[in-house]
Amino acid sequence: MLELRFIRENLEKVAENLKFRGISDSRLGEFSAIDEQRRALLTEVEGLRNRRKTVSAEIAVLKKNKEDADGLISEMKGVGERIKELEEELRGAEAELAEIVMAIPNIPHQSVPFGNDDEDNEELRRVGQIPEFPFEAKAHWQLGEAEDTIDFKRAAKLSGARFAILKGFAARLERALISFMLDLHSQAHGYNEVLPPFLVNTESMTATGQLPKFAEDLFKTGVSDRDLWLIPTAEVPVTNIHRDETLSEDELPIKYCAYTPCFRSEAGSYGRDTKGLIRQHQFDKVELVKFSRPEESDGELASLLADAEKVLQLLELPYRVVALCSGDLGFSARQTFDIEVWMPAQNKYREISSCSNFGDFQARRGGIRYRPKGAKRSAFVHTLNGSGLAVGRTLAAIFENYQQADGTIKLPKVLEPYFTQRFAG
RNA sequence: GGAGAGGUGACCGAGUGGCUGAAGGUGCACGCCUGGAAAGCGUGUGUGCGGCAACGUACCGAGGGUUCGAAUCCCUCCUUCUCCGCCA
Repeated sequence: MLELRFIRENLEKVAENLKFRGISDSRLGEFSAIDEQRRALLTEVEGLRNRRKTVSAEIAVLKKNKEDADGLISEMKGVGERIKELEEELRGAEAELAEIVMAIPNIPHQSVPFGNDDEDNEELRRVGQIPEFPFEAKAHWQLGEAEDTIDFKRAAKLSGARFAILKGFAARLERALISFMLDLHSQAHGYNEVLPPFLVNTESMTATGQLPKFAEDLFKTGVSDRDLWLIPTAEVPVTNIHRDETLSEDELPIKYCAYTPCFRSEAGSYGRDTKGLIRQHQFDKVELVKFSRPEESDGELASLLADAEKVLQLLELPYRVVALCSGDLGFSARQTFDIEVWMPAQNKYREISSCSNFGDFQARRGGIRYRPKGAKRSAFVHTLNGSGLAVGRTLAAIFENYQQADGTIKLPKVLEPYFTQRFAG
């Protein structure tokens, strides 16, 4: 959410921002009129409230002195009713304004390149050697189905399309990857490991920006009288840990890593990535979340990106890093770098991590503040997060990049400790 | 699920209809004191909205209601704790 005053004073800039992002359906044009109406109502209500307060004090004095106050009381009765009417109007104007403002995306960082969609993203670097196979590389779903380690057919029986059952080696690999990523980030990169709830309320979803605009991407829990949503990413519960809190400057930056399953409806992606693990309704992800001082958030984004890249470097998977262009940038983000891993069967790079700086956009929505040393008022922190990494896609990448001629999968060296035999059998 | 007790500022805690944006304490900031520190003393210390400002106004878990006037009374919901039951 942008600050009301900022929008009021920078209407042109906000409009340019919408254009820059390729958004055409905004109601920004209505902002000024409603904002003015709201302020006029507010002035009137506050004037009346002031009068009521003053007169009420007078009534108190009269009553104390056992003097007659009936005239004032009946006058104030009318004032009270008028206040109630105006408050109703005010609430209406505020709700309408909130609807407009909540639908305005964040202002991108100056360095974000202009573009329409992911075609226009800017490649920053390629890391690692693309493997060459003396045989035709198979897709991970072919490899999984051949060895019966990934079962899409039975998963469809249980839950429908876009679900998978991992079995044997694949299930174990998924679990190993989760442990490996959490160990790396918590032990080597200084993140505090947390395990949050997988269901959150509307307020939490609103703070991080999924609601009110993107409800169709989420799963609402079946029990309709409960205000709970399945999390689409650990970003939501973990960022909300500090919602409505004033943090002390000393504890910044705060760094959390978390494993959670993620649930996405994938509405509007019919026909895309229908095969394999790339686009599932439920997938595992290890997420990195930071709360930082505003002046340090650019640097924190760079180090967060490096922390995520480290996972691929250790797994020896080839990848590239791209800077998202204006048209591809997420609603709440002011800057995003995607990491894309090489998928041999598709002969292209596929997104495996998205690392973003949200500036104070989420912090303002969620009331996440800190008290700068020597400053009079508290200020909003900057929030950041990134996948470190999407586990299902990592597993798919390992399947494809580490496949052998016989259809089996070689284990990345760094994961060997996680496959140590502990029990006979 | 049943019975009871609570939710007040960064934190603890007083406050049961008006003089309470809120006593007192802790913490924090600044100043005095000190060779330096601690202790002590003094001053200050919430957020949002409107306003150039002075200032005004709202907020005592959330939302409604009663009243000239609500942190204080009533209703609904959320939540925490204790006991019982149930469960992993």
